[in-house]
Amino acid sequence: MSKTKQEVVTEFRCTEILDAARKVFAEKGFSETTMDQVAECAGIAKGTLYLYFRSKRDIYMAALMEGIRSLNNDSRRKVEAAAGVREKLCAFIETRVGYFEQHRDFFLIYHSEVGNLRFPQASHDGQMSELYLEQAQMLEEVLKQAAAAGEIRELRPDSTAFTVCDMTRGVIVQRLLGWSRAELNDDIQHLIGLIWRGIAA
Amino acid sequence: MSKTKQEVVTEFRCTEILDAARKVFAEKGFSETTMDQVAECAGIAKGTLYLYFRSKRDIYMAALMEGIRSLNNDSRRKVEAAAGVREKLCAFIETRVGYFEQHRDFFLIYHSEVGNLRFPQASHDGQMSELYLEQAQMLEEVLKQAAAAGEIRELRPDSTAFTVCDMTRGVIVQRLLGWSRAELNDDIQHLIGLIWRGIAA
DNA sequence: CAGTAAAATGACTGAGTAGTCATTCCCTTC
DNA sequence: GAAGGGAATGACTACTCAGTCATTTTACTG
Repeated sequence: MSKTKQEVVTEFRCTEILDAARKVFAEKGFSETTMDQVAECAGIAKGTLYLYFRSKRDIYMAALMEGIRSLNNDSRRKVEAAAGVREKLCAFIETRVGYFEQHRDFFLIYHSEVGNLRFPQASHDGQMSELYLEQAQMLEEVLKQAAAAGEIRELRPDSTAFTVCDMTRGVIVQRLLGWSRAELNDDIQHLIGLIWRGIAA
Repeated sequence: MSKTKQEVVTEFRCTEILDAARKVFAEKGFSETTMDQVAECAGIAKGTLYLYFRSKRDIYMAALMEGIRSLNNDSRRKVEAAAGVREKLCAFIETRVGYFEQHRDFFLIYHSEVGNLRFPQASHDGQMSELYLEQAQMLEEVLKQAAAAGEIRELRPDSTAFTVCDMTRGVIVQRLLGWSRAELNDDIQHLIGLIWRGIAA
């Protein structure tokens, strides 16, 4: 009972810290962010951060990984729920673009980490790559089955899957940097149109 | 005469420094690289770096910008030289993928900086965004003219241009991270196939 | 409402490093 | 080959900041 309560408090503190962390890391990047800033943003003292997390990198990775897991779960659920291939593809893109739009702080961290995928040490022994690959592979499966069923043409599903992920991320970047003034839905539909013609049988 | 000689020496030193900088920055990223490492890699003392560049960031940006300018020039020349729309598109992609493959150190810096485009202060007042946009706009022009001539379907040329840039970059990432074992040319042709069907009339 | 334990605090420390500058080196010139 | 001057050096400084821990605050209990 009291254990449960303690767990709730701990979870609350962690969430609080990770939310603050996402905000400041998104704004300044990993290196330019200080623990004092994270603490201030979370409304707690610096020492308290170390009661819940081992190090600065730990907080950063936790904020990143939690976001990716949540995103991947959403994506998987929506893709599985969708009926046809085109619908699955739409679900994948719409879910991800939507999620990124809703969690811009997370997206900024995610995006900058994609730029650092080559540093396994910085990414917690490649956990980041793993989760990144996970999504691409889910999409790859969809493409493979679609190709087998003749719904799309024969192409390299692995490379195509990565490319679709890149394009999806690119749309958000365009929007966040103010390079697109279209409605979110127009951007999404434009992208899907491009991809579908690209892969259709 | 002696002036010219001095200029040659200075240029040589700068090149030497920027090459070393690209190597170490590509390996460790900006923050994790020390000036001592750059100096050691260039085979000179740390103090010497400051005879040719104002600061660490200066060296980094110089290494980055020089690469982008060179890449953009190559791209423009090849695109202008190409005859039809499809050829121009191919020229764009082939040139860039080729350049990145030839200059992997530069690519890694470039790629990680794309992940930081949102920090204008870190990117020399947005020079980076400027050069990034420059290329996308060149491609946009090609797409606009092609659409006007009916060679490709009507779509948003701005968004499409960005997307093509993203896909091109994505191919290199796949290769550098060992996610593609195909021949370079197969990767390029696969990508062009995808794009061309996506935009063809 | 005292007593106790757990949680929170923030001043402090030690490591790391960007940038400086007094000194040394080397090349040119006469 | 000596003098002069510009280029190179690297020990040093000044500063930042992640992480610690002695002290204080809060929360619970009987």
